[in-house]
Formats: sequence, C-alpha cells, structure tokens
Amino acid sequence: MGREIRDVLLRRILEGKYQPGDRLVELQLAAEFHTSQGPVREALRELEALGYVETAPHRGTRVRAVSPTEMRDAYRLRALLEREAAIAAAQAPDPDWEKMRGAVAGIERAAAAGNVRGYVRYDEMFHRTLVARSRSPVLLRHWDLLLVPTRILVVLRSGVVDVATIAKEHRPILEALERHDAALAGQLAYDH
Amino acid sequence: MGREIRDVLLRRILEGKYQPGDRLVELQLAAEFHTSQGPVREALRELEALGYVETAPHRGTRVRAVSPTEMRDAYRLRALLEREAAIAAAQAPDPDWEKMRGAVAGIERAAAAGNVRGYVRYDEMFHRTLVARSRSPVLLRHWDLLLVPTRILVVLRSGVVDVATIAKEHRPILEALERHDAALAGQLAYDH
DNA sequence: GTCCAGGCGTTTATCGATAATCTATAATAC
DNA sequence: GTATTATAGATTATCGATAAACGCCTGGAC
Repeated sequence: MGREIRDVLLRRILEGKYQPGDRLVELQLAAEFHTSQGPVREALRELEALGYVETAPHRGTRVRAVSPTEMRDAYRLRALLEREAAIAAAQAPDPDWEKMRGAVAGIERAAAAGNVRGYVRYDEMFHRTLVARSRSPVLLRHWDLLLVPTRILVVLRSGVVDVATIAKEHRPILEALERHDAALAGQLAYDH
Repeated sequence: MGREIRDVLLRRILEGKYQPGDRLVELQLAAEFHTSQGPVREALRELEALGYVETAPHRGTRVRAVSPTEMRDAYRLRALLEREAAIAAAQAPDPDWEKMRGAVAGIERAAAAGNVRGYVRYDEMFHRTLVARSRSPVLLRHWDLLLVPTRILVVLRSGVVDVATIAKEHRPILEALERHDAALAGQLAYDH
C-alpha cells in the first residue's frame, strides 16, 4: 500500500495537481487512501529523500518549489548526463534501438499534430531510453532524480519553445547512435 | 528521533560496521534505540531512497552491495560533476578558498605522515567544498549521492593506489581556481 | 493601538498491539 | 528417497490511540 500511495502522490506532483507550496496533511491523505498515518508518512519520507517535497519537524510537508536557477542547473547537468550516456550507448556491442525508433516516431507524430501532451510523453521516453542504453544504472538513477525540477518547466514553457523545432533534433541523435558515432551522438545530445 | 536513527545507521554503513548484505531488522533496531518500529521504518525508507539499502516487501532490509562496474560508473560521473563544479567555481565573482586551503594542507600533512584515515577525511572535504563553491545545489546534491558507492572503494584500495601521488594533485587544482583559470581547473579536476 | 501570555484546535511524532506474510523445518505421501 | 504439503517462528506491514509540538486567536496590560 505504501508504494501505491507514493506513486499516486508523485503523479499528482508531476502533473501539477499539487502545486509548489501545497501542504500534504498526513491524516487527510490517510483518510483518502483508507489507510492509517504510518504508510502515508513513509511515502512522504521517500518523496522527501527524492527531493519532491520538504518536511519541517512538527510543521508538516509541502511540495517543494524549484527556483529558476536550480532549474537551469538541472538542465545543464541533464545535458552532461545525456552526452555521457550517448557516448556509452553508441559503443554498446549489442545495441537495441527499437524502442527509441518508436519514441522518435511518436515525437514527430505528436509534434506534427501539435499534441504537446503526447510530445512530452514520447520525449521523456526517448531521453530516458537513451540513458538506459548506456547500461549504467548510475547514470539512469541520476537522470531520474533530475526529472524532478526539469519536467515542470517543460509544461510551463510549452508555449515558449517551439516544439516543432526541437522535435526535429531527435532523429539525428538516433541515427548517430545507430552508426556507432559516439562523438557525434554525444555532441548532439548535449546541444539538444 | 527518526533523524537520529537514520544518521547513526548511515554512519555504521559508511564505516563498514554494517557490511553489504547485512540485514537490518526493524524491531531489533527499535529495541536498540529505545523506540518503536515506526521511526526505524522511516529511517530505513530514507536510506533506501538514498540508495544505501535495499528493501523487498515482507522480506526486510539489507545493506546494498555495490558492484565494481557500478563503482567505476560512479567514479566517472563524479569526475564529470567535479569538472563542471570546478569550471563554475573558478568563475565565481567573490571566491572564498579558505576552507579548501585548509583541506589541501590537511591532505598533504596526512599523506606525509601516512595517515590514511586523515587523508580520506581531508580529501572528502576538499572535493565536497569544491563542488559547494560552484554554488549549484543541484551539483552538490548529486555529488553527495555519489559518495555512496565511491567511499567504500577508497577504503578498500587504500593500499593499492599511492596516497602520496594523488595527494600532490590537489594543490594545482586549488591554484588554478585561485587564478580563475576555469579551463585548467576543470581539466585537472576531471583527470584527478 | 501595540505587545505579550496563555488557551485551544490542528497536526505531527510516537507508541503498543495485531494482522499478514515470509522462511525454515517437520511431516506426509508417493 | 524425493517431492509436496503443514506447521512454527520470525519479521514486516498496518492499525488505532495517545503524547507532544506548533500556530492562531483571544484577552488583558500599558
């Protein structure tokens, strides 16, 4: 049950249903999930360790606010990680690009249709799969942690940045990977 | 209390008092800390989210084992982070290198005396302060997370790698930082 | 009108007990 | 003799209740 609560709360935070600063009251959530305080507390502690919420002793838990500076730093680090992952993935002996091909197709389809929500989903799939193909659980773990501050911005800025433009950048990355061109793949992933 | 339990357990893991694979039984720990199961569970959940232990439902919690591959990946990522941090730190407008000077002095003193334990302490201070001087909480957070798999190796290999040799590499990094030579500082930090 | 003390409701932190589940051992069937 | 099924012990997961801490609000002093 505790795992389930954590996942539901996480989804709500990522979807923006809980806004930064919103309080998460333990007994309220316990009532909602038809459970007791304990499992809710554990879920909140996990979210805290993952950086999604902040807890002050005796003062409760709130959704963490992410500053623009932190957002920028997170994006920079993410670019670093993906460059590293792309280089490693391009050198993999038995590559499997099927899933990434599907993601690229989904990205281009969603971008053409102006479907922002779909685009975000496939974009995340593309990038996470790229990192996973590096075969480094360490990289993947840190990439997952970064999703925290970056994802929100994607949603907020969806009108500012042109989706059609960045959508086109994905296929070249995949093609470089398929050609085992580590240097180019890393470069493209970083610039993207 | 929960916070205290977590810190004690963490220290024991880092010091090797709990070895990888060791079980952490909730009621045993509760008895030891003169508390109930709840706080112990919360502490364990936090450690799990931080990557120090693994929990399987109804099967308990164990100290996580870190594979050599993971260790290598972690070191690689750490080098990346420190290069990035060094570049950012070298460009800081109001630098404060006092603490790092102290760390370098401590490193050289400990290395000369063959004091491995002291060396590890000052080395950690040097590197963590370097990352902190980047003024990026994101970098610092991820660096802190990496300490998990890297620290153990330092202890294990203390006889393999020559302490005196790597001890000498710290001062040039600091000097490059003080000269605001971002490129060199980043390069040195990465190679180190 | 402003400031401080104390009471009150809300929420967190912890407790002790119970239910559910797993592991290892023992018993039974074939 | 091996495999399958009970049983027992240990441990986790959850519950409901209580204690402790916090923040707000009221009332009185000045």
